Amino acid sequence: MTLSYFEIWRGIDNLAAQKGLSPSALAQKAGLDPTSFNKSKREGPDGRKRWLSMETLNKVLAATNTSFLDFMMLAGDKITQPLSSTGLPLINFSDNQKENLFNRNAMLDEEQNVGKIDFPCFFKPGMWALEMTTETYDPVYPKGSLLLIDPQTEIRRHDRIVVQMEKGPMLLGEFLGKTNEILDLKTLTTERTLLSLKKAQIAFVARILWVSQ
Amino acid sequence: MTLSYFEIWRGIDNLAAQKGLSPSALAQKAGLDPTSFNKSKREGPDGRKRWLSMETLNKVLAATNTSFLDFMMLAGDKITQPLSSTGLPLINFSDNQKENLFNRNAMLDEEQNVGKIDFPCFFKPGMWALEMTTETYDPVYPKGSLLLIDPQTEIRRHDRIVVQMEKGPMLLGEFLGKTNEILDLKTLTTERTLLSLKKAQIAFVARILWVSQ
DNA sequence: TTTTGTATAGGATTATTTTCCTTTAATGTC
DNA sequence: GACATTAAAGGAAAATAATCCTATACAAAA
Repeated sequence: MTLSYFEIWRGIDNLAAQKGLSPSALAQKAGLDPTSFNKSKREGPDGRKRWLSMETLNKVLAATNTSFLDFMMLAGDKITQPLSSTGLPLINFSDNQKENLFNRNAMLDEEQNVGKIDFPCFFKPGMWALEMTTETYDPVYPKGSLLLIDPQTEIRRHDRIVVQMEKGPMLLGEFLGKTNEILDLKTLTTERTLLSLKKAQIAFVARILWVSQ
Repeated sequence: MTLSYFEIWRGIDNLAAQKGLSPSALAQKAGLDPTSFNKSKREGPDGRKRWLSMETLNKVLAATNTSFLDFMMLAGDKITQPLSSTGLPLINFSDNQKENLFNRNAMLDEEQNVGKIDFPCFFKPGMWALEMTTETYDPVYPKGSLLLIDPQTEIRRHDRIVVQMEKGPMLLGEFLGKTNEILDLKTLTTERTLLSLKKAQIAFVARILWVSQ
């Protein structure tokens, strides 16, 4: 992902909005002239686009305690972006040739022509982490592991979800389905208990995306 | 992390080196004047530092198929950086008050004063992904899930690891310990089989860091 | 050693961005 | 509605970045 002209200005506008400022006030906060970010100054009379210098952007980010990465998130129209153009090598567990792909140190030989996936990275609004502090969900979610929870991802059958009851426990399990009033869940405890939960008693449901080991 | 003057120029130099180019050749590749990135032009005669415009940097990154994030990695003096100054909210599973922290949509209320962790993001040399294509390791590593493997992380007791045999299968399990000749592993199949593997028959061992759900 | 091409220093010029300034528009308070 | 303040449009001037050009240095090939 590069930062295009449009994205830069979107980032500026979104950053100002996030801080509850106008573009004019944001510029001032950064020690710049208040007219710096006027929409009227983003293109010249000849249509030539005005970019920003890295120095100017640096001043803005420093004044608002915003990292470059935060800025990129604000600038992008998609939150989840690949981290690297080169991606992450992907190995198939059932590939009978896979032992030939590695050297002695479990490092993939660079010349190997394997598939790639985008680096998984987690820049989603509202995302939070859940630290397991019980052995109830060993070995699937061992004590001490971190679960990354996304409240906004759509939930489909067989997805793993966290369910917070209005009164009572938080449950972790596999989503089996739902009706108007009931949510069916197979817990990920050792017992794999099947539960039918009344939606009226559920505070929220969210998708589990990743688990640390 | 903001991008300081020094980091920008370090990023340019490191990017050129990565692509096997001189700064001069990199500028040319980006359609800029070959003298653009001369060290002699990074400061004026009065000592005034010369920054780059976002437009120029954009041209360089586009010409070398480099993402902004890649550039930031090259610009920084550390490979692993926190990804956001604000971090990821961390919730404790056993916290009896946790249901009060969320709104109806499983989103954390912003005013809540909860702990934070660095965004877990994975930009480590040598890292690769393993896609599960068998049900042998359900429900811990369900079919279709991705395992993120780091060949360089130190392995301690109870860490989850992938073991590739010289001849034979890849095994996934919990590291129990080792002697000079033997590695003890508790597999993460349903049976939780205990294995004592001869090191001489092991091609490699690597740490499992994260699992998708 | 000579030749050729690239890399780099450095000055002058041009183009672009930022600042300064003025005016108009929008918003909030009394 | 009147007034004050901020926001935004827009022009001119100043500052900065990029380009053009020349010369020197360096590296590789013949």
